Amino acid sequence: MDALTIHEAAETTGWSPRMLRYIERIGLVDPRRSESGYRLYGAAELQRLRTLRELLAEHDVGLGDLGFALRLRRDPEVRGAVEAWFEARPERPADVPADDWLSFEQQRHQRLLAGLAATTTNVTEPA
Amino acid sequence: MDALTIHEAAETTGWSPRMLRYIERIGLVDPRRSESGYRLYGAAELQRLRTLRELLAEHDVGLGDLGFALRLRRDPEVRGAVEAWFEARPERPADVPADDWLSFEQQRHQRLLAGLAATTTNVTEPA
DNA sequence: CAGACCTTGACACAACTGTGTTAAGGTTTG
DNA sequence: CAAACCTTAACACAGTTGTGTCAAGGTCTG
Repeated sequence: MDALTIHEAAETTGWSPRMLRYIERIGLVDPRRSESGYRLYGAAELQRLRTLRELLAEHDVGLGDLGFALRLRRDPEVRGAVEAWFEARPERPADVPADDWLSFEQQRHQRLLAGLAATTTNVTEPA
Repeated sequence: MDALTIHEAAETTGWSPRMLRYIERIGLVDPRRSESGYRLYGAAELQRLRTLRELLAEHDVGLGDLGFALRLRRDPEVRGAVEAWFEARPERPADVPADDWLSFEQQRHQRLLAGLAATTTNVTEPA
């Protein structure tokens, strides 16, 4: 046997067996299995489990956070969507002078009712 | 006034005023303020608020998740640590034959007690 | 100058997270 | 073959998240 069982791994890493299973469900560390289904933790997994502890402790991140980070790097769809959302900078269409945006109160009210449909329009950032 | 107040912004984006403040605290969308401290939502913010809704709905991510993603791209320290953790691939030291790792039960027990200190050691992945 | 907005702060509450414990059953081994 | 492991599933429970609502007080506008 060149690997540790879940209780042994728990002992060396400081996690509880329960948490090792939880961490596995999140997808952060999943050990290989023996023929009969026992989890087998090799040195690589033990290492990751220990550094995982440090990571969480030092930078106040949660397992869920890491789980999401994992999703970000595995699922290009989600990654792309998130990336795109963050990247979205105000594009100036230039066909409309910035100062004109919502210059009339009445127009403003109308637009409110209309749900401000023209989402591509934009404004200057007056400090 | 070239921007919407919080209630107006709420109406056009579908978020509640309460949630707009919450989203702001998370750091995802923070509108500029008027002299007297009123939140002022410009078109850029409204846009982000709407796409934020889509993002959450379509890909089952939470505000907290996005908050963490934000932290990842703002705080290079955290980003580095997380990146490093994910990147950590099993390095084979090669000065020790893979099959030798924990070959003796007694050694194994000793190593358990010692906390398996040699974290850089590694193992082959026997499928 | 009163009514309708805005501000922050706090109480509340369901749903989810992180974690332990226990139950029912399979595996490994002295 | 019984003790000591392992497995999954479930109940439990405190803490966090997401969300509403209310309170005390400032601001804007007809």
